[in-house]
Amino acid sequence: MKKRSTTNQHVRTRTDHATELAEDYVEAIAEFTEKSGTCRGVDLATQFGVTNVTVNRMVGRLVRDGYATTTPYGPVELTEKGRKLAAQCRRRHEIVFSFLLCLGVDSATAAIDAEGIEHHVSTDTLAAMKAFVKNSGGRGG
Amino acid sequence: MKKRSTTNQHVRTRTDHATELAEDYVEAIAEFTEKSGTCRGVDLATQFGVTNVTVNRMVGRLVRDGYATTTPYGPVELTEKGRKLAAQCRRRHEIVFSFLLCLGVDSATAAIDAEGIEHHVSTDTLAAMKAFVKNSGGRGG
DNA sequence: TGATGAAGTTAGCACAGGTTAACATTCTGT
DNA sequence: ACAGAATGTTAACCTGTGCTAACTTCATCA
Repeated sequence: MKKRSTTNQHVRTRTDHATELAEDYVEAIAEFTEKSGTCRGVDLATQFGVTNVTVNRMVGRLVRDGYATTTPYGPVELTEKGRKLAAQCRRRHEIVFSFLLCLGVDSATAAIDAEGIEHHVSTDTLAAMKAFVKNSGGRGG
Repeated sequence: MKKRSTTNQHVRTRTDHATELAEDYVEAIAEFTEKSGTCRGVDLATQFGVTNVTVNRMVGRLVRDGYATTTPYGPVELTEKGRKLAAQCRRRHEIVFSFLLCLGVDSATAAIDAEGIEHHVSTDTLAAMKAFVKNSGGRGG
């Protein structure tokens, strides 16, 4: 096995971390908006177990990066870019979760691990997982 | 499927991040020590693509947390605790990497994804991956 | 032995993500 | 309408992880 050039990967891992939370927030905003019509800061604070201050700043980052819009004291809404990301994250999450179930991991563990793993799965690996789920007869999907 | 309490998981994800880098460093220190007899700060800086300043602080954290020892201007050495963690991380990394290969992911992608995924794999999932590799005839190990 | 370059350290900065405390706004119910 | 609760905002702080600049120590070799 060829020794991989680890440097770039670690840089990648680092920058990945920067987007993980954004993905989680975008996903959560999409869910709340679907479920309740709107998404409030307090919803996100509860969801992530952080204070509303943290949510406030995170939402600010999402707005800055073009994933969401908001108004003072108003709800948070996803932009087109945000909705796309949310949909993509959800698909990916579903695949990873189903895949773990197919692999024989129990549901509770699969849920936890999927949360951590999903952000680090490349398109290729995701495709391989998807194929595996399909060949397993679609269990867990 | 029971709806999981997402809050705790996000807290877990957060604290996970704090230990990921420590794991990577400990692994790297173990490798350099094996390969070269000692591990110097500059080795780690090169490995991770960061400055020696960053390495210095990270090593300080490892020392603080009982994973390593060092002396001013001297090499970094792992404690028993550090060696254990390194061994565990390496085993886990090998399993995840082999697993991805078995899944049909190409070697380069598997290497990248394994780096990201390995820190988020529970004991259960790791066991499932191991079993899968075994059943696949041990390809990629 | 002492100059030079490599390696390590320290100080000070930035950004992300978390906190509490204090204040502002909005909503709700009497 | 207004009091009080719920929610949102701002200021100020901590830690982790990066950085540059400036300095110290070490190791090597003429």
